Amino acid sequence: MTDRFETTIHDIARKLNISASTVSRALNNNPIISEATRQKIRQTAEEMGYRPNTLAASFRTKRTNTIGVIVPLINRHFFSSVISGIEEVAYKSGFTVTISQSNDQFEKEAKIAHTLFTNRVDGIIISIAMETRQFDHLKLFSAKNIPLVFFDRVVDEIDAHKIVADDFGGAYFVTKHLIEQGAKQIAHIGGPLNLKIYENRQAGYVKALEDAGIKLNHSMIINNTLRREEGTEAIQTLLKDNNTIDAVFCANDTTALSSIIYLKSIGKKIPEDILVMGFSNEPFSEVVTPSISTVQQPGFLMGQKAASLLIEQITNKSENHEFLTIVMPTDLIIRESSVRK
Amino acid sequence: MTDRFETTIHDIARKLNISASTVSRALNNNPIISEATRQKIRQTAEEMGYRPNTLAASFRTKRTNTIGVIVPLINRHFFSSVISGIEEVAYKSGFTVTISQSNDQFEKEAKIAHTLFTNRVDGIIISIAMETRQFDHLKLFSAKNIPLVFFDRVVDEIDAHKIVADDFGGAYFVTKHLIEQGAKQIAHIGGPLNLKIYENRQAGYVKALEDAGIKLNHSMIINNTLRREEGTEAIQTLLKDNNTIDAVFCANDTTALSSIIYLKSIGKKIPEDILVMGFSNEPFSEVVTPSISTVQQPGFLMGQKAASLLIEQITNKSENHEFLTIVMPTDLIIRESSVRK
DNA sequence: TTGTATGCGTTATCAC
DNA sequence: GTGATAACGCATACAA
Repeated sequence: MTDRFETTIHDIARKLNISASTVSRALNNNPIISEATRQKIRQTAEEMGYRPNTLAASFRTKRTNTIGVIVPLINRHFFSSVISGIEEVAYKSGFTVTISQSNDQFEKEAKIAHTLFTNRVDGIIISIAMETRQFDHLKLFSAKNIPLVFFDRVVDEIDAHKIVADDFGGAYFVTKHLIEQGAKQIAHIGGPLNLKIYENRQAGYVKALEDAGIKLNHSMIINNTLRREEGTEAIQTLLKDNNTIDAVFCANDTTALSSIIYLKSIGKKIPEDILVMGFSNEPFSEVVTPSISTVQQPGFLMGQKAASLLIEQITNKSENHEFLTIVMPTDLIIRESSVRK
Repeated sequence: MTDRFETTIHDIARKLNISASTVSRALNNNPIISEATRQKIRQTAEEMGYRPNTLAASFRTKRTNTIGVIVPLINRHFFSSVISGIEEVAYKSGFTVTISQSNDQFEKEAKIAHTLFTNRVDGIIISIAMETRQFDHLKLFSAKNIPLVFFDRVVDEIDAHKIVADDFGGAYFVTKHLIEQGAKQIAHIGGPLNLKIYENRQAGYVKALEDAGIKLNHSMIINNTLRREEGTEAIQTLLKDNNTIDAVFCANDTTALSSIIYLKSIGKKIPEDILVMGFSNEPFSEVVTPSISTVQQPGFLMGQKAASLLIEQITNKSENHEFLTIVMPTDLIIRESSVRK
């Protein structure tokens, strides 16, 4: 009910018999204003219950102090870690963060991008949807010089800062570990190869086999979108085609889990009969039986880095066109599912 | 580089030799404009690459078409389900959703609330932090007639629509189920009682015992903030004080899990020696061994309901001051951890 | 150090 | 059905 009456800088100015611009400057800590008047202004602003109209300010300055974040799913531990990292940095710099999820759908992603664009976010941070193979909705931003930072699932053909985990290295060491455990027939359940991260994970797997002198068998690789049921189907197919498989490297923990569940259901023992490893270290991986060996990505750090690079771009509209691709190290997490007893 | 030049309704008007107001009306589908001119305007707007300046519009109309959502953690399955429900409804109604997480900290929650307030969101949907016991930061919104909807962790002393799951009923049936499985000494690891949901879960437990003629033993109830380590500590204490316990009802799945892990570590078998049940149906509960019996809350539906109630309030600034508290039904999910073999 | 004047792009209120 | 005009609250270029 105490509605309708918002005090403005003009109200404050009138009350103090000074000009609105002085009030504006004081409230924005413009050093040109004397300490005395600044104090006075801040105090009466407080007394009058003044709250700045960010809408008016944004409209005037063309800056919203808002960062848009688009992720496939906020529900995944990795993505929510990244978001937390982004939030931390953004808050400290006075930016608001708008989070949206594409549900891995191209349509939704494109719609979100347009909305953020129309809402004039100052910049966006994105990990693209599995379905996304076409990037006009993102080129919008480059076209208007709105900074864009990719993380995790990056797009080659757009110039921008990119933060990725060392997918290649992680996958390489996973495979190497499996080989060291005595595995000879290592299968791979991989993601869609239009996404660089899955391409890299697969490449790491291939390279490790190569380095160990193990011949690559293409029938031991299956690519899908790594959902739970797809993991079950994939492991079934793999076993049918190659019943000598003694290890499986899955490109995420979800398919590692469904593989384990299926393998257990047909009487295979893990790790005794087949070693299994995943990727991403989802929370469940630690607590299932057997616990799942996996690769930890530094999500929080990646988020922090992405946000600070973005904010730097927003703040210094520097014509510094050197775009970085930062590869963050991953950690191998060895648990029960990959250690031969 | 194609920066700086944004076409405005004035540019369109000039090109068409009509007035800006006509353009504005046409673009907003004001029915008063003739179909012919509307067509013409829309087309040239398209051709000129016009994008509406929502900032200016929001500034003018004092409506941002933005809904703020504050949750403790986006990382929890329940909360991300609610968020998805909110998003779905909001998008359909043309609202943008800004999501923030309080990390269950009062300070962070208050800061977020102020930011949303200053950013003039049209309404907010919130589930409060565990630490929150004081509500000035939320009363701000009521004071300015900004609609507010609570879900899950609601606040009694603020009048608003509230969407909750049937915590009492869920807990009642959990306890009843444990009793039916033959349990006589049922312990409870509960949440902080300043939160209504945990009070209700505890009340459901108490009522079920009472209805079954089992005397309540206060030393079999421990309240904490339900983090993993706290679950471990709680079950330890419970066993020390009452070594005849044959079942534990935990107010969330996290503590159910840590209880199970601890119990297994000291050689207790579940469900043979002790039955365990949780609450919320986290994804891991289905896949751990033993799988955890729990209560499913309709998160997505709760989100949809919360959003539609909020949007209704925003749209009809109706002076209809009947605030609803909607209790959504929960489902008992029986798995291995609670079924005596 | 402070004040004056102006305009950001849109919508709302009149008038025609 | 359309047009002219004012106003939203703020930040800034310029003047003093």
